[in-house]
Amino acid sequence: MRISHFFNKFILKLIDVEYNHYMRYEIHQNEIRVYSLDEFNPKHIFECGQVFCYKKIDDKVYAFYPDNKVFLIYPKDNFYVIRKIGGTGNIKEVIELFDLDNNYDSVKKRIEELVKNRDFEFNKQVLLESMKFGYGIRILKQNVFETIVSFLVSQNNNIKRIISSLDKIRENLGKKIELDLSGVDKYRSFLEKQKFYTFPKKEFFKQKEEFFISMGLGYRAKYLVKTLEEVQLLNLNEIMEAKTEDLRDILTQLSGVGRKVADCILLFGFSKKDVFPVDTWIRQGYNEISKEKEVNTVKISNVLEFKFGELSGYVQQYLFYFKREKVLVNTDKF
DNA sequence: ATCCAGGTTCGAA
DNA sequence: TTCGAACATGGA
Repeated sequence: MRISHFFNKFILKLIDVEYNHYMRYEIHQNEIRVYSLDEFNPKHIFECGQVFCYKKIDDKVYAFYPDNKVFLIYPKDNFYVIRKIGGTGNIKEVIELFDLDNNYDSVKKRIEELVKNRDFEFNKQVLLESMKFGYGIRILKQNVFETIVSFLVSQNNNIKRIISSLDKIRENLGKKIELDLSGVDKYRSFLEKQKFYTFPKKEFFKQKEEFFISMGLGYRAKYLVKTLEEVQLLNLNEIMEAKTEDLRDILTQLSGVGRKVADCILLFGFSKKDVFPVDTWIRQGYNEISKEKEVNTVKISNVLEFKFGELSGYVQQYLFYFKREKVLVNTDKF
């Protein structure tokens, strides 16, 4: 295994394929191959609740259509392939999108250290178990505008309906993405039945409240129209590197964007890992563990951010996914 | 039917 | 500052 790997590496050098020793991925023409299977799990990445633009083909195969691109993620031999099958752009964008140069093994070790240390009154068992459960999660770095709209829609809503509303908006305002299915014959029959559309940008700003109501947004339609006006005054590219606190102040000024939605935008759009979004699931879990009855989610978020600091975002994802999946299969952990 | 979903806003206490 | 009703909608 090891020998063949080194041999493989040597061959790749000869044919000029870039090789990354650290996370063990290779950059090919139209795809990236990920060899670290413990640190990359499609099911956990897409179903942990961070993203609303994917279609499951089976447990190991997903179509992913963020922004204006389409990827197919599937297993092959002893690696996963992230293959671009639609849209433009350099394949290297996948590295940032999937956070491939980040070392999640070390992240988990740092979380373990934090938990082991001194008077850490958070439930260690739950935390360790949830990290094991969600192995291979990676926090995607999604388009900021898309995350603003998506998580605005997500408020007081369920995931199924969130996805359906966002898909409807894509179908109505986005452009159809032509697919190149060469090399993915195994999944051709499924993909040929699907239609993928870009996540619209400027088309959003021409719409009125009635349109978004017809997309199923309900009372959120009013928020979205107002937020779109406010977003036009921001230069999203300019503020990418701003500090978390400053960005949070800007985002919470948008109408319909409170602490929780802002934190999701920060975590999944701006890739700020020092935020701990607190939704109903996390609130319930927090109260179960701490035996409190705290209803103020901002307070809970502040407490958890103070505990976990730069690791907050990761911890939140592991716990959210664990809690939600456990409830869905009807066990009572967390 | 009533409750709830990756909440926020706004007015009243 | 804190509390709680209202806000659309569809699924359980």
